[in-house]
Amino acid sequence: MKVLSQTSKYGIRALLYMVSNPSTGEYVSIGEITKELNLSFHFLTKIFRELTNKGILYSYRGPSGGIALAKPSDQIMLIDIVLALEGEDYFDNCLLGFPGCGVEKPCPVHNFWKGIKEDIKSHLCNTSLAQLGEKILAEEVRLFD
Amino acid sequence: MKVLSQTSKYGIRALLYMVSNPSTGEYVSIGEITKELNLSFHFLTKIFRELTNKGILYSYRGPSGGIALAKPSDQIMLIDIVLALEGEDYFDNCLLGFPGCGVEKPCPVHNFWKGIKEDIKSHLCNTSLAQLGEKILAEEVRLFD
DNA sequence: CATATTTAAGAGTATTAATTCTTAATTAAC
DNA sequence: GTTAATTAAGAATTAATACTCTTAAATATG
Ligand code: SF4
Ligand code: SF4
Repeated sequence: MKVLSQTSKYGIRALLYMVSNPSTGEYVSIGEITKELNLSFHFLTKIFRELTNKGILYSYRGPSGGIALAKPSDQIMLIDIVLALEGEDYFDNCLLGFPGCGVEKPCPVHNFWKGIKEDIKSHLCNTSLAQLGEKILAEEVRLFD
Repeated sequence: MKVLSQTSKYGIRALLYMVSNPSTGEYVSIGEITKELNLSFHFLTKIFRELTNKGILYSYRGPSGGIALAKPSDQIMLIDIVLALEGEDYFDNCLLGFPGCGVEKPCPVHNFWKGIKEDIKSHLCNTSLAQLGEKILAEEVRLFD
């Protein structure tokens, strides 16, 4: 069951690393993150470029540069990251892939699927990076393997 | 959000066509189904071969041959089809793709994700082809576009 | 200014999923 | 037995995703 692409998974994990490691400087380098989380530097750079273009991150080039959250972590919701990386049409999908749906009668699994999607959406809308970062700092949950 | 592969989507739609079209003969030909649902004949043939190998369908070659449900439609649950086509490890996934999970502390989104997976699983376990077929026959829902 | 550090941009490659194609085997009917 | 209808098996192709690599641009520091 693939709900998130690798791109989103890596993006979220990297952001969670950032909020759970209150660093000294303003910017944290992508190299540090990929080293700590054992991700591909070039891949994460590409992912973060997208988040920078979408206004979720700031970036700064040069020594002691890196990336930083564009907003306080309690104002960045998981949904922002997912929609930025998966596309705004992320929830416009059909469980059974019926063509041209939503117009006439629903398909046999619509009610079920609609409910599940709403559950996922509302959770992503109501969960901030700050909330998850706190859980990591409190060591209730883990971020590494 | 890709929860089911095209394989599963086509497989389920084709089986729903079968249960909602009580045909005269014992076997229904794959060609008829793909013509009605506008699917690729060769692709559906491959999908049904898998379901035949897994014991969900019977097949019979030659004129007036085709495929048939191996069990009454009220005994075939959606979960049977999904696990047959997506693999038995379909639910062994992690929303954030953490490596080697489930051993120590959970990741920050585990509780949420676990709940969603259970909702999906229980619904797939409790929904039979017969139930959905009835809804189609009652014209409450649609099967075509 | 020279150098080192860091992100930006996008081309290139590899892997996986999806689809199509080819050939063979089975069976019914004439 | 010949033909037509049908599934079986799997190779071959295409498309999408995931990942890597190369080059350029920006910036700090000495
Ligand atoms: S009715 Fe709902 S679940 Fe079914 S195909 Fe349409 S949008 Fe998807
Ligand atoms: S804790 Fe749960 S959701 Fe998170 S990575 Fe592990 S299995 Fe997946």
